[in-house]
Amino acid sequence: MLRTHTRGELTAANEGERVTLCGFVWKSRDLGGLLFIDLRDRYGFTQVVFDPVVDSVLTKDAAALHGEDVVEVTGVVRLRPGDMRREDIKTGEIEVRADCLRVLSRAARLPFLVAEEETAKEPLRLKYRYLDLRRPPMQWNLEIRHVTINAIRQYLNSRGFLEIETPILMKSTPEGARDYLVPSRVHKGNFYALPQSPQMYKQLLMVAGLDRYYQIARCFRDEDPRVDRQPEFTQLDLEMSFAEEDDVFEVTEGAFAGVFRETLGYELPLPFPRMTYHEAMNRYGRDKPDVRFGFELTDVTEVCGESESAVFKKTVEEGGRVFAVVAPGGLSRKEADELEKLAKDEGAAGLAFFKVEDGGKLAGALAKFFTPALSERLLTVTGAERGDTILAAAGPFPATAEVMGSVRLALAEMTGVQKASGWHFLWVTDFPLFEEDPETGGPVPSHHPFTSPKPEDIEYLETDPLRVMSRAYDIVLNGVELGSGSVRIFEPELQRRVLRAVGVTDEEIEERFGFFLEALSYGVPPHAGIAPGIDRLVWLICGVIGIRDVIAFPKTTEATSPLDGSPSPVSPTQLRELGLSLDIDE
RNA sequence: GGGGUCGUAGUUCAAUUCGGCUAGAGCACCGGCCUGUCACGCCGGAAGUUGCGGGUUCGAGCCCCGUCGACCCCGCCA
Repeated sequence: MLRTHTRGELTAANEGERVTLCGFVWKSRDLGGLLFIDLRDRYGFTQVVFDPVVDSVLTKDAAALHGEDVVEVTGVVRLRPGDMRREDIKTGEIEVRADCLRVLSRAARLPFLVAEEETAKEPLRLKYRYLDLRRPPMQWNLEIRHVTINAIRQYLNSRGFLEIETPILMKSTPEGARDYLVPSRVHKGNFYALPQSPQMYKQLLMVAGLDRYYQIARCFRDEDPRVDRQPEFTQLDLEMSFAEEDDVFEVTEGAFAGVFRETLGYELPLPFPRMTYHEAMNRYGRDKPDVRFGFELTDVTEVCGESESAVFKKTVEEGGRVFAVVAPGGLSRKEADELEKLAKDEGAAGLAFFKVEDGGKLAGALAKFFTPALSERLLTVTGAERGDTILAAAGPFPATAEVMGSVRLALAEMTGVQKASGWHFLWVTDFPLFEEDPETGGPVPSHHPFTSPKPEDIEYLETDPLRVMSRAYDIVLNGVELGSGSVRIFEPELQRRVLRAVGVTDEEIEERFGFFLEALSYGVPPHAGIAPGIDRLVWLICGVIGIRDVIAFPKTTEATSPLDGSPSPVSPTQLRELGLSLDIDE
């Protein structure tokens, strides 16, 4: 090694030692005589002093250094003069008096300043990611990521799990998200898909008797990226044989506890609380509720149904529901307009406002349809008080609850509610097996088609699929869905029935899932698993704006990489080898 | 695919309500001064096809149209 020590390592205890340091020039302060240079590496900073009285040529050379030059400095560690010590820096007590300087590599003029608090804008940061990653906060994020994954591995290894890799090139099964496809050269016209998750493989590992599997698995979904979503991302994929919900919960909680212990030194309270999907929707209008603050929804269907309002009466007669949320202290005109627009954009017919006046009297466009007794009941149910405004929307469930869930979040945002600090994990359980496809009206899996129905609901698979409940569960942290899992189907016939229920024909079942169904016919340990997203977990732990900040080389929201210019065209030769020709509109 | 915001010096940002004289400042860069700084300080300098293309106008960084890119949101994300 060129260096004897790293930055951040030297303290007063090293006084008098002759050391060699290597690193980047962070900042320099040229006082005309004395010259100070802060050297940076992954581990920290160290101040180096050049003194012209000791060596004027050396000091002159050092004065010509620029930020991000890579240098090797040799010198003697010494204590700083008494009043020059710094307590706020780890190495603030010492400095290295340089007697030798070697420039290993000069930095050209930088596209942006690395040693600057304010960051460059994201296009530049992504194009020059290797410079962006020199910034200590970014290195910190990646270190947290490493510690997180390491903690997960340590815990699962200790619990008898095997880490097993599964293929990146696999069969395309067009359920769920859009697949990334890879053309086959050997079998022209055929394609591999990149895994959206290793779902079937991990179940096959259970069939194989591997019993406890996990993988830090890269997954690919060809959908538009978001601040919390990347086309390729990393999941902790795990699966357990002879396991049920509680077993998966216990292992997941243990792994997360290890992560928070190692990264933040925080002891998570276990077990995590649980809430059913129905409770989450009714109280928060979300299947991933942020329970750090109130503004909970209330169900005012009954009260509103008894009012003379045609809108409410009709909704209730048609089996719809009415949900309310209270804005404490009322709303400004602007805020009310904003919330109404939000509700309409989210698909509500409208948003009703009831201002609570003196004596519990209601004001607002629909207030006249409420008798004093009914008004009284509305106040009791919602808990609203004088000066508050009650907001309500009517319509089908769960869509209306979701609208009011959005209103709740917006309301919390605009009133600047203090979200309680801390880490509020939550298991959400008892999901419906299917959701209604808004386009076809038919059922689609709400988790994935390998999720086991609740045994008591299996009889309704064909007759009333939307009432079938599943053994799926989500892990939620501070309102962010970290991952989903389920107890799986392990009987081939039940698997066929679920696939048929979501409209897969028998031929398609054989073609796409035949190998899998056959596997289920050779003796299968009942199994269950989960797949929490690593990027999102690290994102929340780091407290950064977006998921891109915890990924070394992320894609843009247009799914490109400014760094290497991908995706990019390929040569006609490459296409010919694959038997492909392009047919691009415009 | 749709909506929104943004694009000005290497970089981060300015540039009067409805368009008006030579497009400014911090950091970085170059030159000079400075021996205890740590956001060092002081003096001076260089640095611009205002993303690109078109239009309106006596005159456009600013208004209009198109286009490219980035970010945020909707759709999408089993």
